[in-house]
Amino acid sequence: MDAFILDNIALHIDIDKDEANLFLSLLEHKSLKSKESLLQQGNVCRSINFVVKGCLRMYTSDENGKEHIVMFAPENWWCTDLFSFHTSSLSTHSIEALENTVVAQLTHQNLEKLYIKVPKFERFFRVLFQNGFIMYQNRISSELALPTDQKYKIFKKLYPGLNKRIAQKHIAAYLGITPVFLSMLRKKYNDIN
Amino acid sequence: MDAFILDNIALHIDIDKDEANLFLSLLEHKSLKSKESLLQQGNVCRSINFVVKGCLRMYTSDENGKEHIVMFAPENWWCTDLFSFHTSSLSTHSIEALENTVVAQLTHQNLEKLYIKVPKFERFFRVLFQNGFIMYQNRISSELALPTDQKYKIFKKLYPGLNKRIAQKHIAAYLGITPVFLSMLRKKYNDIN
DNA sequence: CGCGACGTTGATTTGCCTCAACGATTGTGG
DNA sequence: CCACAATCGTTGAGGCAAATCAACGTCGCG
Repeated sequence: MDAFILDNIALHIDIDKDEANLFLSLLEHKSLKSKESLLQQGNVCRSINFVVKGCLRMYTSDENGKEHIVMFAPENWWCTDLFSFHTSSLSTHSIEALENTVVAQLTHQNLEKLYIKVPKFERFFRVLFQNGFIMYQNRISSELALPTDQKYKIFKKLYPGLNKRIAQKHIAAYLGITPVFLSMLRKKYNDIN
Repeated sequence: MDAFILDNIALHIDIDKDEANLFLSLLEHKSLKSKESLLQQGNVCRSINFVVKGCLRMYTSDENGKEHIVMFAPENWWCTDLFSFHTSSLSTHSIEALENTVVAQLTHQNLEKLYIKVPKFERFFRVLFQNGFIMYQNRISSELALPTDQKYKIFKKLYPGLNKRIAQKHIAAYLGITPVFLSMLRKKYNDIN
């Protein structure tokens, strides 16, 4: 289980055995059943979450109670409401499991400890946030410039296979359309995958 | 002029005089006239840009030639196509001055030098990208969940005063609506600011 | 096996777009 | 510094993409 997250770290920095053990000691593992909540809109987000197994969705509910998905986090993804996490303000997002899911969690306190004891992790999270920044920059770009069917294609490329794992209504909530309209699109383009 | 960017650095890390001088020596300054281009879609983005004075817009053109603005960068903002910058791939964004503008530029090479010589800058850019990540996360969230008039309000809060400095058509291109429709909105809500 | 959630399909509505014409503002050269 | 051109903003008419509403078929879980 720990191997997954150490591999993820190794993508961006090299750490030795002691550093790895320190890092692992700062993690807390948590198992969630499908549909179980990890964070509720209006609470403070207390952890950065790494998905070991399963899949999360992060979403906001609008004034009509409709849900809009900001990101999915299948295996090897990180997921948090970073603003709430960093400022201890009330979260505008909820995070929930779409399948039975196992996450490794890093609290704010433990992250600060980590930065101090192993400054290399500044670099790791610099690269992580940088990649997240790039992902969102591209998402906004395509959100504004592309028609819905192309956004759907990008979704499938960004989250390979997720298409078949999760409910259509969640894909619709990610794309910013209704399940009804996604159904029509899929029919129109004879989409099977 | 250097004071602006040093103040910006000081928001997140403390550096001494030598480090400041090293940092400044790695910067290149550039002046742009209004409407002049800093990056063209299809070229490689070679620098991270800090706006000392004036205002930039970063945008993509879609297949019909319509422009969609991903972000504005008035004074004290940083602006780059981070994906192109980091991977030396062709940029999907253009960057252009909306006013006569002065930027301080950091090339990829110089940034890497900086990380090596003053590792504290890992932290600075970690926090910078973190804030950018948060900004985009919130933008996507409101893009999906909020009606247009509320997105307009958020724009005004995020970029105080920019409303009066730039053309309406650029605000429309940021909000993802047509100038015609923004005009109707402003009338409907008796919007002056 | 039965119930509830999900997906599909069709009819109707709506938010925003396009097109076009007209006023306002900006900026540039004489 | 004014005049005129070019760009920008406004307003109205008509159109389209996607939403809503509703009814029905289907799937998965207890």
